[in-house]
Amino acid sequence: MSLKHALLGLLSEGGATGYDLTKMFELSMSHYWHAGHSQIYPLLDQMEKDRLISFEHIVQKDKRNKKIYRIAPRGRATLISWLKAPPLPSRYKDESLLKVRFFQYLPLDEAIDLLHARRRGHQATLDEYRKLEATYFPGGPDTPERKRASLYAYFTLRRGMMLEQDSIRWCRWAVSQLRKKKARARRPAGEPDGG
Amino acid sequence: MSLKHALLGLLSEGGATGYDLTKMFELSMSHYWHAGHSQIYPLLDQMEKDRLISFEHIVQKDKRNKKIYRIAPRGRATLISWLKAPPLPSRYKDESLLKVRFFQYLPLDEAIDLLHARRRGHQATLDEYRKLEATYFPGGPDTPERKRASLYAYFTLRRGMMLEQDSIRWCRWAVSQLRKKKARARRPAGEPDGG
DNA sequence: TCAGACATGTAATGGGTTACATGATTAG
DNA sequence: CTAATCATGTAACCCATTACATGTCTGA
Repeated sequence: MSLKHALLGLLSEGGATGYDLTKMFELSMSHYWHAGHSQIYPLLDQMEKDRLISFEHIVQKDKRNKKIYRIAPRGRATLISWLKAPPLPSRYKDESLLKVRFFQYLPLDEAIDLLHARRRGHQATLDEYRKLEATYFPGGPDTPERKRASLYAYFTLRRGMMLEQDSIRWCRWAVSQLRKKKARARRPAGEPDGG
Repeated sequence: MSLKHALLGLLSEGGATGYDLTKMFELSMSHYWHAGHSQIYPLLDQMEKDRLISFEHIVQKDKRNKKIYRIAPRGRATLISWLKAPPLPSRYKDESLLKVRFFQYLPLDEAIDLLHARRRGHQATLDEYRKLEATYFPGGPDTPERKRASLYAYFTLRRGMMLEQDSIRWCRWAVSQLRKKKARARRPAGEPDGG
């Protein structure tokens, strides 16, 4: 149950509400983890009962009340032993690559269009990451900022950027392959490429 | 529910047993989809009731009986409309990258060791993929083989290979960053790099 | 004779998504 | 006045994992 460990890790960096934690997944962790608030609130509740974390109830008259969670000693120990544990077999799910596997059941032009759309999507995500980089890590990892914003958070952001760049490269390559196929289809059976 | 669509796609390519389908996920689709037999058998059963697929019961006296599933017209239509549908927001989960996010809670040398281990893991996976490529796609996509083994299956394999290569590159980069950090730690506060 | 591939199923549990439900403050 | 942000929760359902359960054939 890695969501538990993700929450422990985030709470190690400072107190946060369930709402804050939900935002963190959305804003900076979306390329390697996802969780919605309906999953987070009940789990925080349970983790508090298990004494992995504690909370402070902030009662406010003008605003809605909130709970600030903090990591407890047991939680720290749980986090460290998870970090050191051997990795589980990875079970990635990438629905959009799964679709590509079966593009043979679409007309060639439609397949090319979908790959272009993919490439644009990856480009947009990459642009988002570049904004995050410029905001939180100006000048790369070798700035005074690295003391506040974790070097490792920067590592995972860089991984996300590389992933998008690589996806873009792959889309271009795949499209070029399909164009060759299309050219072959226009010039049928045995006729050589060069004339 | 994309497992359903994955099964429809695989059955479009020819009849298969639940066992065959389970193997296909293991052998050639593990970097973008995963499913175990305990998920596949009940789903095939349900899909048959929904008339997306049909099956032929093969009764054997010497071996265990088996069911060969085939795609039905309704299944083909379902597959095509899924392929054309706009992609859902992707929800990747990468536990091992999640761990990296919190490596700040491990000693530096341990973090470096874990990144080395990761790199070796990716190298091993890449080697597996290269074997698959040599077996099923000798000479790349421009061989007569492409008529039998789908060009798109080759595309997804290439994506897997690029992914592993990129992961290896990232591991090396991350390790080099940590070595710099280590060097700085040995030579503390304000003292310049060169002398 | 023992491991591994072939072959199919179920049950219990755990994890995740969608929808329902509420309500204040702030900026446009 | 309206949308977005802050803020917390529950319920129903769906999807996925682990473990239980069985049995044959083939090759080392």
